[in-house]
Amino acid sequence: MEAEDQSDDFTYNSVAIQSSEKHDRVIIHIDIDCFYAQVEMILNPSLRGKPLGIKQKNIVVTCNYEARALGVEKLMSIKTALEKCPSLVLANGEDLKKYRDMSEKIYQILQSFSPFVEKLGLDENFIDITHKINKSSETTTEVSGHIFQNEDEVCTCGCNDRLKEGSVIAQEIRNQLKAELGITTCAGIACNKLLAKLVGATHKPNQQTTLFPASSLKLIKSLKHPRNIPGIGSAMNRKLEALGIDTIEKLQFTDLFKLIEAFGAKTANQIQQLSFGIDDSRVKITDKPKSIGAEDGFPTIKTESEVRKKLKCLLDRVWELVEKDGRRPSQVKLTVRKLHATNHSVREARQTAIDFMTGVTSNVTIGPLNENQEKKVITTLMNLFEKVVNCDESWQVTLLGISFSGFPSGIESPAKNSINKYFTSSSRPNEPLQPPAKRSRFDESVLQELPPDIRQEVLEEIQQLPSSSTSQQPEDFDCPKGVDPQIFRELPLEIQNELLAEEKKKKQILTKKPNNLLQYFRKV
DNA sequence: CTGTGCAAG
DNA sequence: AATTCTTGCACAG
Repeated sequence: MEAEDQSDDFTYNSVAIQSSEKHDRVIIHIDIDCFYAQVEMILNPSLRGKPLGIKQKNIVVTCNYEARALGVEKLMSIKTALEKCPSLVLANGEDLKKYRDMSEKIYQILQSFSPFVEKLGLDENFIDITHKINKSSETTTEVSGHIFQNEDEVCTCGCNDRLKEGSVIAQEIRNQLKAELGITTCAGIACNKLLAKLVGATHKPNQQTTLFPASSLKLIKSLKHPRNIPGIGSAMNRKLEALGIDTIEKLQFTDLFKLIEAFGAKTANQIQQLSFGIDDSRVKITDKPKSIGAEDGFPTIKTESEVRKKLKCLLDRVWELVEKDGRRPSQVKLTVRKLHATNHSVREARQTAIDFMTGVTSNVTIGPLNENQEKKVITTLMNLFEKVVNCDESWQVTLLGISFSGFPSGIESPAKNSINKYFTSSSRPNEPLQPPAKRSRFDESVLQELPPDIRQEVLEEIQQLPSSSTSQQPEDFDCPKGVDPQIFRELPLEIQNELLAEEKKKKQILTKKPNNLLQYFRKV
């Protein structure tokens, strides 16, 4: 009987794929309602009740619900927005400072519920609250908020009860955000990030929705088009359409080999999994940024002296952010968008090391750039610039950007991530560059409060971090011992790609016998 | 290590 | 699709 089960699992059908689905986490996705507009209304309450649009350059980047009711849409041009809605009030949203500040406050509150918070942009966060769920839930908690199309199908793994508890916690989180910051939010509660995000969007302003796994496929199929799956962007969508894949179902049942040819094994697997609502990616704790940059677009500039001027201006802006961050970068990158031939603009970037030590006294803190440093950076930048444009010929540049990176890692070698800060606390000035400005986003007290089993989880996270070069490596512990049901997917990606290569030139390889694995995976 | 491409909000 | 601007990750040479 075991043998029979195995052979079934070799086939690529929904059963085999779904068998890899797990419900062992409770993830909340929190999305601030029309974030910029809410911030503006909080800062200036007289705007409440009026249709409000936030403008950047020539467009309304977002607007409140009053404006939406009157026909204003996101990313609409100012002109048409005002035509549609002459009473529209506009606030300038080009300076992101106030939004960054609010985003940080939100993050702090979320962190008080769980250390596992991942920021997505300024207005979205994932929170893994699995560890806060009562293992022995005697209590028959009721769901707080909406349920997505409940079919009363109960999963034997007990996830429904955990999700119910999760919905109560989500409600608490949202209540606190409202009470302390005056901000309304939407939340989605589900077993993975994908589903949490999608289900949260099903009831829009100021509500929350829970998804029980029995309804996962309904939710994902309700998206209709693959492009609507987070993780599938415009480029992937083009390739999918070229393959004739324009529905979720087609993506689900397209031969994996076909997808691998187009996307490579990793992406192919990932998007097909996503099409079934499966997403094993972890909530990755948001740490300090890995790069800090700024860029500016403009009609067109043609001379080096104009470039130099723009760069100085940009450098001032970026350096302000770098100073606030407190860490010293070791790399600079210059981004250039140039107008090529007819209408077609192309972005290119060049990166190089920078040395701040020359002519600087303090090597502990960073402050404003002195004249020497500024000149040096600008020179470096201009050298990079000459790598992207041939200054003998004429050129047109429509965007310039500067980005700093290569910040010192949290601890000596490979683990440059967040969690270390639980352990490298206040008492250790051993870091080469200890910013006086800001302490880490994590209190070690948080860790100490954690029950022992949670600390265990934290330790597991640490294991996962140094392997950042090869990304996720989830759930090794409870993999079936004898035979794994998801054979192909679990194989190292190189092997998967190899299998594809084999198929292409199979005649040659077949003679090589020993690693002709392909036969095992062919459909019958 | 460097550069490109893709995705996200 | 790209508008705008910013960040992060995967991949390849």
